[in-house]
Amino acid sequence: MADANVRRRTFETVEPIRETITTSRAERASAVEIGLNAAIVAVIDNEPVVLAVRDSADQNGNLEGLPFGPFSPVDHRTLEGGLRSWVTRQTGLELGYTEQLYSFGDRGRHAEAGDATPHVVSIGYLALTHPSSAAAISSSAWRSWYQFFPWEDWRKGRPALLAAHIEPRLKEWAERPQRSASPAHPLQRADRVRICFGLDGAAWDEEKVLERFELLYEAGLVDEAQRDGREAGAIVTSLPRLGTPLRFDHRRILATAMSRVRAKIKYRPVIFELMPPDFTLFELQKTVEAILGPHLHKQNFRRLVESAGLVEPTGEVKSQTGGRPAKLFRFRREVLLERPAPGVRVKPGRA
Amino acid sequence: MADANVRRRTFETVEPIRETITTSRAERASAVEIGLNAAIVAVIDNEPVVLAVRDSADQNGNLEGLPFGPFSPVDHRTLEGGLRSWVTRQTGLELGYTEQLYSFGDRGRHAEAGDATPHVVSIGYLALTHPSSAAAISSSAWRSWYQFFPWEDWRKGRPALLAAHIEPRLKEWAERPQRSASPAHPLQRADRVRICFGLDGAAWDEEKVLERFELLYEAGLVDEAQRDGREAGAIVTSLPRLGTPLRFDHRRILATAMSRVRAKIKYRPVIFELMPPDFTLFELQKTVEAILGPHLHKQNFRRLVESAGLVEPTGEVKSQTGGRPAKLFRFRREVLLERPAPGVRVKPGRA
DNA sequence: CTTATTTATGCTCTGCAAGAGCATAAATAA
DNA sequence: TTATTTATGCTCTTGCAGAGCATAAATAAG
Repeated sequence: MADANVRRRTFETVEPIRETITTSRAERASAVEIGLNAAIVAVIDNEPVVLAVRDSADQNGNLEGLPFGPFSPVDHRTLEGGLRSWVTRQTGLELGYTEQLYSFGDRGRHAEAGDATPHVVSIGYLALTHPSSAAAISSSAWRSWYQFFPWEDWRKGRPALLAAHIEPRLKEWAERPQRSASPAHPLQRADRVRICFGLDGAAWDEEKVLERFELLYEAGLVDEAQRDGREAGAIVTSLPRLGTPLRFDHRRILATAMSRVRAKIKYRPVIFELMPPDFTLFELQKTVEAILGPHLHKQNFRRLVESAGLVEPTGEVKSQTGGRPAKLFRFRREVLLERPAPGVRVKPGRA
Repeated sequence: MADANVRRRTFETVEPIRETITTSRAERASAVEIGLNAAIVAVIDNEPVVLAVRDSADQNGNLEGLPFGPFSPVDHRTLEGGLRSWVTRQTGLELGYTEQLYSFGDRGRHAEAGDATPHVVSIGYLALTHPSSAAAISSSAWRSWYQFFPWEDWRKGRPALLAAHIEPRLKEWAERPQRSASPAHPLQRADRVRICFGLDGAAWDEEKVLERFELLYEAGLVDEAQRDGREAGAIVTSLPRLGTPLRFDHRRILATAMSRVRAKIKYRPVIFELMPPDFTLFELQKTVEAILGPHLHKQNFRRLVESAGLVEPTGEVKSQTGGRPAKLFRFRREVLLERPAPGVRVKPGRA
């Protein structure tokens, strides 16, 4: 399991699948590979990070990607089991909290540059961890997730990138002639831009990470779009790239992971998966803020967390906080056995 | 597309997939079929229903199942597109609102009786529709979803089935000797039973449909468990079956769909996908209650829906309501363009 | 050693939204 | 007519979230 050397694999069909269904059309099942992909998230020094790996055999500009590998039903009894196995091999990490995100199968979105990989369905997973338990190996590295999505970084206010580059280009895209709204996207382009990016008085919803990325992809503003052979081109090429691209469809999977985490900490106590065993309430708050972005009201945050019974004092205190020593707390695991299994249901306050 | 005749299909590999990755272990990708499955939900006469199909070629006790078919990357550009294509062929229905639920890949859970189907990963989808737009064909039929999950039907109070059959058998199961908690299920059996089924003062959470079904499956209390060759057996066989089973893992997919719908109507306006264009507020409430179960406070429901701007009056009224005529409303589609895109965030009140 | 600064923590005030119920309007049924 | 049923408007209460004031107890500066 320690061998993380990812080399080339030969695809073998095992046996013809038992006949099940016939159709009158020429619809046939062809071989599909299932890719298992992990967005492994942690918070280090108040910075939300994700574990990225570099494929030593990769020739395509040496992009980084998420840990991943094909699902092998012979070796893996479950999808998640297969994922854990691949992650351990590639990063040395034993995953803790893990949940499935989504399965992506759009034709052409799993390509590498100039690649014609036939058919891969990517199943994305989110894993949360605390780096104390993480012994990442050399070919993997923690990267700030804002490196891939700079427009999501609102810790210092609205990113200038939005007004300077993204909004004008999206507006131009929205105004291009287009067919009527498709069933998958019932809204018009301009409305989608407004809602996703909080323009014209609409609020910025920090959970819409995936929707924003998909919009930028459709508009041809991220590198992956050009790699996949989508339109855009000319106008865009000379302008600065938006965020660091990842291999295959991994940036889309990471966007899904960010959306999920940002939504989930509000109604399930998953934030504690990112914390060490003991922590101060302010450290907890900083971790929440690292994930969500904006600043929270300190006193109200304390009240919320304590009154919900999410934590209990350890009895110890922590000095060196720069002021009065802070009480240390630990996660009250018993809340999982109690009624509504609450999260840290916070709303972002003003800065 | 009108041919819904589902016959037998020959599996063909199209071409060897380009080499991508090799591992040092004997881990190889073998052929995996991807099944696309649709839980198509509607509400007819205040009864929540799901579209079931009967496989004419099926010899296995002739169980019903959900509309489904294999993903064919040659024919289907996207997963959802493939799903729509299969559903239309099998049921004559053109899907409207559709969302992906989950991908299931556990070995052995896609079997039929005595079957050794190699490897199928099932991707479940939820679709919401209103039967006025539904021209279901003969091999398909709307079934109350409570037929498959009678313990979820709280419209007449707590189902007697729970105390009479389910709880004693689950308690027996929870007390059997077992290994320590697995990473996938960190809680002990007794705790999981208590939380999922609202025992010992815990509240019944109507969203935990999937968790409850999985618990019953693990405990060997649903037919699918025995079909898949799980333990249980002896004690159970003579007792009444719990709910009507479905083919393959379709009941699990339906459970996932119920969980998702019950959760989602609380924060997204998806309930209107189940309504005709015009409706009274009480009809809307009845539809919500059909999905969620318990009764809601009528006046507060009105206030909630109206003040959230979810509906607008059509100007018409509807008589024959059995009392004073009711104003007709329609869904205000504009809310999709507004700030928090609200659902019908209701909490179940007392009966 | 004293004072300023910083962080931790307790507490209050206010407004809104949800839960619950009363009361009236306007049909149908007897 | 009168009783019944459904529709709809309004009020009262409670709890919680947002916001801010005030004090405690450390560290940093002089």
